Amino acid sequence: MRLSNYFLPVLKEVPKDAEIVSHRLMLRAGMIRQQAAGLYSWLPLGFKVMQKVQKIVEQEQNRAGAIELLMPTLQPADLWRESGRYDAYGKEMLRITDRGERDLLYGPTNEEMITDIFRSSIKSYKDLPLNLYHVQWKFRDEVRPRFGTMRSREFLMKDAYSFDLNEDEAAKSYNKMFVAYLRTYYRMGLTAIPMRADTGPIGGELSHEFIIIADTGESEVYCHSDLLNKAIPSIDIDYNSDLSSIIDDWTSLFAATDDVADVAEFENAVPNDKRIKARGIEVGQLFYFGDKYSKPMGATVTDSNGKEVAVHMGSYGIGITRIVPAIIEASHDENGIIWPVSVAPFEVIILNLRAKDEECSKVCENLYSELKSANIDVLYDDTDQGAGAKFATADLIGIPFQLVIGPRGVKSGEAEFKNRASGEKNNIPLSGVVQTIVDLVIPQRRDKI
RNA sequence: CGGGGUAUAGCUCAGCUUGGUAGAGCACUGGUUUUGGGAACCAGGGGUCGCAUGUUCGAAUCCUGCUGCCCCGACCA
Repeated sequence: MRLSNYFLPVLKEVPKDAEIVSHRLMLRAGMIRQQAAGLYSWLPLGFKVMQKVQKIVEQEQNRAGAIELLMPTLQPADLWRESGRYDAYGKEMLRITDRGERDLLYGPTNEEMITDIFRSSIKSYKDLPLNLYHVQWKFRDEVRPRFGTMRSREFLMKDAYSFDLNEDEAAKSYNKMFVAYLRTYYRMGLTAIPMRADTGPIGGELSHEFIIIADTGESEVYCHSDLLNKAIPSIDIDYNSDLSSIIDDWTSLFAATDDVADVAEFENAVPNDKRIKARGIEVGQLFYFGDKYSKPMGATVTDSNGKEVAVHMGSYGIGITRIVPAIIEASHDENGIIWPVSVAPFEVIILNLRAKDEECSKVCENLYSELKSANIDVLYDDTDQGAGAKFATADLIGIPFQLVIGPRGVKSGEAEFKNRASGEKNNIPLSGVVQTIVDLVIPQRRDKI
């Protein structure tokens, strides 16, 4: 993409409403624009990141055996009356009446609807297990939306729903999602720790929240520091094998959010030098809730004995639009965002310091087309801004690798290469640029590990 | 939902106390000179001062009501 043909409205000044760093940087980098309290447009740069995040989530869900579908944003109230949640959910749920005076709602979550889909088609235990998911916009009319897209009213969420014959089988489904989540966050460059959590209005018996440690987190968490460095299951993990040893390994160390954490137990279980008490951002949550929805809504199958039983369900959410600011909270410096390659809006940026100079432009054009041919996602700053402005913008929008082309380098046949994360700069011969980039970028995509 | 704040150009803000032709910086347009860490100069364009009502010869400024947005708290699969 040529910057001169792109839409990247960066801001030099900090918008006054933005309190936390990710919100400020998303506004300044031209990723989002607020339309009303808790409602945001995603501008091209932000949208591109969001789509990369979504794609990783989908790949890992598919790998774990979940099947993607798409449910509507609007739902009939009657479904929610069946589960009893139409009245229970409160004012957070946006209720709508259509022209026929029918009661609708903008879905805050989809347990009822997926249960309806399930019960209309699945009648036999032979069709289990089943895990269906979608990525769809949700609306929760938060009393106080804040922190940009971290807590917005409208947000994009991946929600998966598992159906099993009994509790043991349901635990296997739960474990698959547990492993898939570990891999999902890892691929995005995030260190997310699974913690015991409260089940809240979704209800149920078993739940884990995946938490990123960050000062701006909204909840207090307690955990064992060894969890920060644990190995992540690799791409060739067999989801049909017994995953319980992996889950046991992760859950044997203390990790809990403050609404369920027993501080005395924490201090008893974790040695002093391993204790982490910190703020955390919730980037996903797993629930097992048994027959909470299947029973009232009649989602049953016939088991091998010919007996009709309510299925055991779980649900598994990842807030796509929350992950984007969460990554920024975890990865930035005073100059701007530092994107992990796997979710970066572009992998490389070429800075043409003299767009009006024929030699400079020729070198840049060549690199640009070679990098595109090598399947590298490249942004070419071909604008005629000053060098300082270009450096500042490149740092702000956080492209992992910068190639600086100016008269100096053109004369000596070199490009200046800068690693955004480390700040390290070195000159490399123009002939070796593409290979250097390819060798760096491909592994950091984390799509083969 | 309780408490506090705020609303003037695309952004950050001044002007309001004490009513009298709507301002600055950045951004934008044209031009000249520049060019390796947010260039300089010259000339321009851009505003129902959140909305409504009242007071007044005259309201961005004073009164009243409403709305939006932000912060703190409670809430938050």
